[in-house]
Amino acid sequence: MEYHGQKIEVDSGRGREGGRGDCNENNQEIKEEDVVMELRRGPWTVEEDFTLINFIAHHGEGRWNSLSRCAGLKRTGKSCRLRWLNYLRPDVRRGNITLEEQLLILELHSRWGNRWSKIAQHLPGRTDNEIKNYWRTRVQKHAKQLKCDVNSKQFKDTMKYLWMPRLAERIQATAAATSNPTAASSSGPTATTTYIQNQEIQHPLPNMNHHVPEYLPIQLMNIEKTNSLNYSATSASSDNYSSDLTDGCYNFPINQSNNQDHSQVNQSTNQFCYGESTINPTSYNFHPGFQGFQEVDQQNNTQWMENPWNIEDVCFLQQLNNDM
DNA sequence: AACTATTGCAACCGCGCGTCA
DNA sequence: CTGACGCGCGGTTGCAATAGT
Repeated sequence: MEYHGQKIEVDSGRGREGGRGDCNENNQEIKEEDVVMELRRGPWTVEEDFTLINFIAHHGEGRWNSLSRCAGLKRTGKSCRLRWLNYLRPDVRRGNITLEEQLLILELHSRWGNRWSKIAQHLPGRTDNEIKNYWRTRVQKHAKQLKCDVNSKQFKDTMKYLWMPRLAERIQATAAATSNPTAASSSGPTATTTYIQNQEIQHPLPNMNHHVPEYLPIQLMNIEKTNSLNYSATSASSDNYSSDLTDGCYNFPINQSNNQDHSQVNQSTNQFCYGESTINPTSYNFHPGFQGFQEVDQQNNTQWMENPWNIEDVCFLQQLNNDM
């Protein structure tokens, strides 16, 4: 039997060939055999995993149906492909979605919607399935909690103007705390208490010195100006958010109507890339003097990751609803 | 401790597209 | 050109683990 032009041995002795590619038997026989073969379904066993890994290690990926048969796996090609791509592939990343990844997922989803595989291309080691699950279990859950349609403008605005800046802030703060641990305890009052444990109710208004929708109340915006935390505003008009992805600085937020695909996967560096720039929290253009959130400890950090929504979100949504 | 509800994720399903004979 | 096949994608389901009562 041949696979990818290589002679291989199939210990099952049932390696089938036919149809396209490496198979030689006629299609009718394949269908009959599929019925007789009793294809396995459900969870994969360790033996099956080992067989698949071993086979791909020796022969590489290829036509999955052929691969499945040649490897002696009683699985559909689809099942093998899914198992390999989502679980067995050596570069698959396990574990929690990081803050950076969360931010990237939100950003890319706001741009592309449920194009999970496309989004996954920008998160090295993450699979479309994992991202999809993250979105459905975390983001949609919170939308449901807020009694808000995940596709509604209110929810999207909340993500863009509240959650994503928060994530960027958290990433910045974490980076700052890592590079200068003593600063966290010595700094004065923070610009906002958004992420300081148990302080949300005292400061229920979101930070929005960055782009703000025109329909937000003036009162809210005036209060916002008292905050020292700044995001770069690239335009006075909230209708024309620029999306210049080629200047090395990703301006936030992206105009929803801009559906052009500026993304690229930097295969050589394996970095998150967007246009010609690598996405990182600093591309949200924080004010250099930003000192907020330095009081956040690791414990609170974790809590926020688990439940990024708080009373602010409700206030924010209500504000949007009232104004629309 | 026992039961129920909820959550998270692996796996499956169906559809659409590309390729090939 | 056309039909069969393989593949990839997004949506959905099933179930084990965990939380809540």
